[in-house]
Amino acid sequence: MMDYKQTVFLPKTEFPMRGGLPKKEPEIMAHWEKLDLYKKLRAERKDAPKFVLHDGPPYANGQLHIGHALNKILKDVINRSQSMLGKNANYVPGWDCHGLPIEWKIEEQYRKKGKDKDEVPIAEFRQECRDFAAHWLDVQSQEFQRLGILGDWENPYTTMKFEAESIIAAEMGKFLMNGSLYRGSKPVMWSPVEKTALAEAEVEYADHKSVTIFARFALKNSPIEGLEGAHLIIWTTTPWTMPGNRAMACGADIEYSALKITETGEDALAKVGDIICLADALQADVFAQTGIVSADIVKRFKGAEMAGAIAAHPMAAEGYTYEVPVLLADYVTTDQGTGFVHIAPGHGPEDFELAHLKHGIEVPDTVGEDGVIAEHLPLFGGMHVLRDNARIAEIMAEKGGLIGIGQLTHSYPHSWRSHAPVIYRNAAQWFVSMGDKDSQGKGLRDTALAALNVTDFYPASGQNRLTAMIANRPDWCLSRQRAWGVPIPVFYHKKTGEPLRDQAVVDRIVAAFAKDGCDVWFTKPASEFLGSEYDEKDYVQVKDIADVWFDSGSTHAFVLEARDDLQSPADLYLEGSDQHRGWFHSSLLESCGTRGHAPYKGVLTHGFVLDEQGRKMSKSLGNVIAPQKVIEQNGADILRLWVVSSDYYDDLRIGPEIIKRQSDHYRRIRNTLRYLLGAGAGFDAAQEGLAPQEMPELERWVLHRLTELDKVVRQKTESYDFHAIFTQIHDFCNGDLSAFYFDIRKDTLYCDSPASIERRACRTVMDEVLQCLISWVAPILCFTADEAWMAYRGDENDSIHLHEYAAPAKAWQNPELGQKWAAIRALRSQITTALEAARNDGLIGGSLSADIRVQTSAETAALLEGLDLASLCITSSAELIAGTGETKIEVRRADGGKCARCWKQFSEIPEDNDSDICTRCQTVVTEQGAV
RNA sequence: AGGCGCGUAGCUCAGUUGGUUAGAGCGCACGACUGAUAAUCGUGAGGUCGGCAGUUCAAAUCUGCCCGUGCCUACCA
Repeated sequence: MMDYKQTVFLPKTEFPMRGGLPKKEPEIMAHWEKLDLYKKLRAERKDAPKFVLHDGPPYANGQLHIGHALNKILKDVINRSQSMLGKNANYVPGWDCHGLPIEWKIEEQYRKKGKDKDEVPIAEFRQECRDFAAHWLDVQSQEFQRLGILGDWENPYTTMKFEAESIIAAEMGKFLMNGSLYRGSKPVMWSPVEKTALAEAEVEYADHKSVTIFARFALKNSPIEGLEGAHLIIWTTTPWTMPGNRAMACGADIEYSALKITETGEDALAKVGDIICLADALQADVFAQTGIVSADIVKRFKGAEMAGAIAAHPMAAEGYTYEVPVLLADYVTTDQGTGFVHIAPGHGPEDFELAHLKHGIEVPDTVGEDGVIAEHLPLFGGMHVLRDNARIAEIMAEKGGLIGIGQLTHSYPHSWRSHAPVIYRNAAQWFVSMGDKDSQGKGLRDTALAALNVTDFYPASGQNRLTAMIANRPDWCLSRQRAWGVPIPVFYHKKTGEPLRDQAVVDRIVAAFAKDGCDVWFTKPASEFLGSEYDEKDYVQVKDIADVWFDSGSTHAFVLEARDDLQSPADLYLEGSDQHRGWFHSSLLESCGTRGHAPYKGVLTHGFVLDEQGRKMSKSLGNVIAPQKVIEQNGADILRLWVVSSDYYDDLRIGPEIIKRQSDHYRRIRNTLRYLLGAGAGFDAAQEGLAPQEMPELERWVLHRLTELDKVVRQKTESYDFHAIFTQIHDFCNGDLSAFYFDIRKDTLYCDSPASIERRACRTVMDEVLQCLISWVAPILCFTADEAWMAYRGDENDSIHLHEYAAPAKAWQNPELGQKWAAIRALRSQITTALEAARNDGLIGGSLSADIRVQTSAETAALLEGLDLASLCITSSAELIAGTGETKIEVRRADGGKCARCWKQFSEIPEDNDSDICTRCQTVVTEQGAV
């Protein structure tokens, strides 16, 4: 008996079914390196229109997490897909290198070695920070590249390159020269332990036990009659702020009473006969805490009536002699306290705003950098704000200033590094004005808001979010009292306090930074920058460094504008949605303040990565998914697939099951590629290819589908909607190809003569499909696509990433055919259901053992004219009867025996015969044998 | 506590201006094939569309409240 398997044209390919990605991907990376893919692509697209996705710099201080992976993969998919559109999508990755976290790491190392940071020369300290950043930058670069991210890894940007530092300084110079950089002061979060101001992001909240006091302020001048001798009572958890008290606040609509104490407990500080004023809602509470047993109401009043009253500081007799006005504030509540809020303008943003900004009350300096109360202050001078609150309370009680002392455990800000409590402290700071008071009419805020109006947001809601933030934010405080960063390159006059605005000085500073880095600010004498026109004795050199958000906010200046291979504004900034407050925000302000427009045309935000249950990832929950591990076990392409199969505008989830699902999707696409590669083995378009008009209708339908998908892919690429692209490609592979077209054409492909029109048409179409498919998935499955491309073309000097999306001919479009075949498939689906029923009845096994008789409406029957229903349904035979009414399908066992080559049944072949073959196969076998 | 989002089958997602029994793919179950074979094909079971209350002839879709959840702020005397 002849083995006809040898005569069947089965798919043949080297492209393995299993990806083995963890091993394969590094090989493909090596191929790219050998090709010098990045540079080659740049050279080839030199004259193409640019597409600039500007990289928001990650912070160089640790290994990558899944959020980094999401971010960079999305950027890469966008860049590669724009490149597939023919653009020059040059991607320059960058890193944010300055800032507290790195600084702190170095300090930590010092502490371990028992060294004191303050004893290390600043230049040396900064060098260590620089080395630390360089190390992590390198680690992250390797990890990013392993994700398949294509970019200028040899020459990335960093905020700590000398050129960057000098341009950052130059940018600050612009704010200096245009008058919007000013010296002010404000209460800032201050860590007495680290002797530095902290950014709000550098603060975390934890429980803290505070000494609380109820302090009494003698009413000196009251708008309300009959309150002679009364005291207003405040409650505070920070007794150390009492020397800084300059006012108190009450709520306009809150009900208060003056109460004459009639009875007190044994240890009460209050005395019988005292008259105290409190909010009614808090009376019981205060009595309980201060040991007051009972009191008579002397007077009732509303907060509004008390406004304008003048009280005396509880320690007035000891030297705190200033007046304490009573102000109205809408933030006063009766949740706790007394209904009167003590206001220390130097020790709280709300206090500052109310007392200083709104009422012009001077802000005293009462606390030093180390948290020690100024020596010259009576009673409390030299005491520490964190350690001596109990003493402060005792002294005040002794002097008759209190009616109660207590304790409270509450949530309190702590330094995120030292975990020590922090305080608000007034400090001199440099600000960029949001321009509300700008004489030129249009301030920075207005410019920025206008710029947002002409920016595209993906998703659209980002516009609202950023707009609201810009509209409400206060002036930008640029100062950081730190060491690792770009110094604010400013001198101000010792006597007038006026900053020196001289472009020549700025230029000298910028030039010096460019040459030797901004360390020179700390190592060279001021005279070098001031030049001969100014005497350094007259000026103070600012030693603050700039907020790191200013560094990254200036990347458009030192990257986009500085590099010839990029341009500004960028087409797109893309980051996590937290960057509304961060990079999108600071970049916008920096650019609007210096150039009058945004540095981006579009802003795309993605969500955060959560676990499978939608919880945030945390070490304690044990639900952290490390990208390194996914790559190691599944491959980077799986991670890339995960990104595009998620709705990345919203939060994304990842976990074992989700990764499993992605692997399933991957296998489907990979197998489709493999089948196409195998089916098309040895295909030569010039010899074998056919023109569409010579093809069967089914082939022309597939070509039509390619034009439809092509349209979707291009449109969705423009709108960065890869989820839609992936879904459609997957469904195409799954539904149109594997379950339909491939299945039907197996017979043609395996058994028909290579010279037959049918087989040639099929192979021609499959070749087109393959080219489309590889190019469509290339931005997403960047490794697998190239692996397939290699298997297809076999050219070691090529890569799919050097090509554009395949371009199906416009002429292939045929919507009528699309509709017609949709109807045919609906009928086919009815038939497969009927076949399944017959199979379950044991009537048939494979569909080739069936013969079907389909009675259907004349309309439906007309659709099948000229088509072979049996081959469409993969049965051995079929009869179509044009009738009326509902479709009826009859399934019978096909007559005759099975052709030993094509496995179809024929009545001419005797049953139980396993060697005969059908006429078609006979012809083909003979023909092949003759060759 | 405030601002901006999200909540549709086990998983990832579609559901256009409110309009017939809410869709797809994966997974799952069952079956077929053994010439895509750690593949491939078929059939099927899964959803009170987060909850409640409204508007409407009609709501996954509009409104309000609530619950859960994410980011960003504020967590204060």
